[in-house]
Amino acid sequence: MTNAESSGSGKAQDGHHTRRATIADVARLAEVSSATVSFVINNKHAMRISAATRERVWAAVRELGYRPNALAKSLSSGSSRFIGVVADAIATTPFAGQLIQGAQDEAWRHGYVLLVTNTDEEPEVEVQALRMLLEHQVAGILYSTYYHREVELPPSLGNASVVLANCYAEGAVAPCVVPDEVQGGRTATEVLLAAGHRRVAFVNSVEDAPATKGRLQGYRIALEAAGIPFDENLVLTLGSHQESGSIAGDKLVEIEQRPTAVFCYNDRVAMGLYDALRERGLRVPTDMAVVGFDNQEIISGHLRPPLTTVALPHYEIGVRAVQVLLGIDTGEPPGLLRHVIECPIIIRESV
Amino acid sequence: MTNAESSGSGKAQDGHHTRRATIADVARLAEVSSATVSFVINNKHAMRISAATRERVWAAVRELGYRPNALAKSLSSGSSRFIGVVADAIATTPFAGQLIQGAQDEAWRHGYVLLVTNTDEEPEVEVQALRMLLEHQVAGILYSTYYHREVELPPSLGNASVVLANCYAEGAVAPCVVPDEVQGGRTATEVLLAAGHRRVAFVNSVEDAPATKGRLQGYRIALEAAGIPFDENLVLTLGSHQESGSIAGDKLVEIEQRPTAVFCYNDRVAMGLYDALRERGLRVPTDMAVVGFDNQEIISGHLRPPLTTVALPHYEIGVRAVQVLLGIDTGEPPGLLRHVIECPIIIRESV
DNA sequence: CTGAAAGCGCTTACAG
DNA sequence: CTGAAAGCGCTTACAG
Repeated sequence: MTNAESSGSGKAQDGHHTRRATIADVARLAEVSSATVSFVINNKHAMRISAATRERVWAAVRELGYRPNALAKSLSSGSSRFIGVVADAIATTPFAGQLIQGAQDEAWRHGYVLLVTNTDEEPEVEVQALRMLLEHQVAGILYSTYYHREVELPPSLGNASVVLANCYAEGAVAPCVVPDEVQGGRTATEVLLAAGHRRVAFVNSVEDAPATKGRLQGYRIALEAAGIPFDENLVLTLGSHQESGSIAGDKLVEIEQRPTAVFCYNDRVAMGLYDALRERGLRVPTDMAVVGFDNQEIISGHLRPPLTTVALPHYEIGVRAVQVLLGIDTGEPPGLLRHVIECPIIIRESV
Repeated sequence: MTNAESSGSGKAQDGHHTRRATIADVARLAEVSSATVSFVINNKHAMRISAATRERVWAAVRELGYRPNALAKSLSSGSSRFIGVVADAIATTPFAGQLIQGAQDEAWRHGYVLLVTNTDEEPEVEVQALRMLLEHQVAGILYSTYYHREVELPPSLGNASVVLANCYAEGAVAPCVVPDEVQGGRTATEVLLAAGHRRVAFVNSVEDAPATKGRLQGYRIALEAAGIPFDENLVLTLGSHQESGSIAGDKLVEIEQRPTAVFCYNDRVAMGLYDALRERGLRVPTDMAVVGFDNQEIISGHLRPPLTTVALPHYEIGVRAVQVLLGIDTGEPPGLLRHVIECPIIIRESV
């Protein structure tokens, strides 16, 4: 601690340093032992405390404004109520936030709280984050990424129990929770097919990622199920940004027997595609139906017309990851290492 | 040696590493007292420990893979190393993530870690979050919002020391750290002025928020400094979404002596404005120069042409809020209640 | 230079 | 039904 810190907090706290009430204070006021207090506030049924005593304890708790010290509780019970989360990029998209929110909601249901760390994909920062998490006796760690990808588990994880959220590791040493890219791709394509389209293009990304492979696979499965032959000319493999969407628009329009619908790798590509189509006077969805992926609200909800898209289930991944970590029964086979979460379709007006 | 220690070591010597090494294990192996271990690993200069002893201790630490238990440390030292952050919306924008990242970076520099909670703007959830934070003995709380606004401090904060991040409270009971909306508005306007524009419109938002008032004030200050009379016809007061941007575009074009530049309340408005301009065949920046606000990367970085915009300093707000909380000397007057952070301009290609 | 001991605020067998 | 006491893993006066 630096001098600045101690003097700073000293300035804020000096003077009326009212000590917080402890369990001993409550016990004294209620005229019982601290053990009894512990039993009633923790609702231990095993110990049968008389209603009168119980009430005296609660009255004392209220009067003193007593709050249990969670740290002391962890120390003595030997079980901490912390779940550590390490995120690679908390500040670039709302995705990490969604995952964290899901994790928090589920953690709270079971009396756990989240210790959040952001590593910015820097190995040294990650090492520091892990050390800190471990020193705080976390019950387990959620190792998460902001886009679905493969990771290598850092050795400094030690033998902590960990679940991978939105990512996976080769050796499959730890359970992982990932989005169902295949189903997502299939659903996106099916929505287009259901609207009567037969020439459905897919603007894929060049990246080597589960998303590119999975969504393409889903696209093919949907076509096959509809009895439509796969036409490789209808699959464009470009980048994953707005710019690629524009390029895709340019190319799509040139294809003979122009497709009437496009499934875009993500919303940003769809955004660029909208631009290209508009420049040619083509309208969505009448001239070209479009489906996106990611449900980046700021894009998909506000394009004109609003974009029908497949959502990434970050919130649900956070929820499930905590369930897996805590060993909550979710009806799945126990010990399952790969948990796949459905990507729901968000219907708007582009189909 | 206490009973606990001997029974503990017995378990450890059984060969199953079920139990993590404690300071007592290190002491035993290094053949010193646990007090000595504590002194060397915490680098207490007051206690002059011989170099030889020091080395023996470190060797034992390495051999056992000892990690201090941060919870026990907090309990016995009486000072926790937690900073609680309560965020109202962690999952809708990347803003909360940016603030958290700044807070984390600064907190880590001083040995503190973040306990993050998301309240989703639900009062009951907030009460629960605060209770949990307090029970974990946080050193202080960062109360944050994802957009700059006034808040009411929840009573359940008790007498915890709190700093408001990206928000402020009426009574000014707690210090706050907020973006400099006035300077932001001024800077945005100055960029347009510097490019030679004299008819500069401002598309403001109807919301009753510090942003609407501050940016308008900054706009007026910039005009005045440039000797340009304020023309109320050039100020449009609309919504704050894409749709409003389109409407603004429609209106701007009708104004006689059409403005040649627009300062938009935010990037989403600018995005809608781009659409409206494009539909009329007008080009940015040749026919109309545009400046946004917020620097929502996904929009501003990818519009065509990329948008020059004013960034909200969420990261810096997080950093400063922690500094204020910990009483770190930042060169500002001590006890300052309102910390204003500059909003930097991000130059791209729309001016 | 270093150790013995008390204490932080809880929980939990163990008695009675 | 309830209390006395040991223990969780540290820190920190206090001695020597």
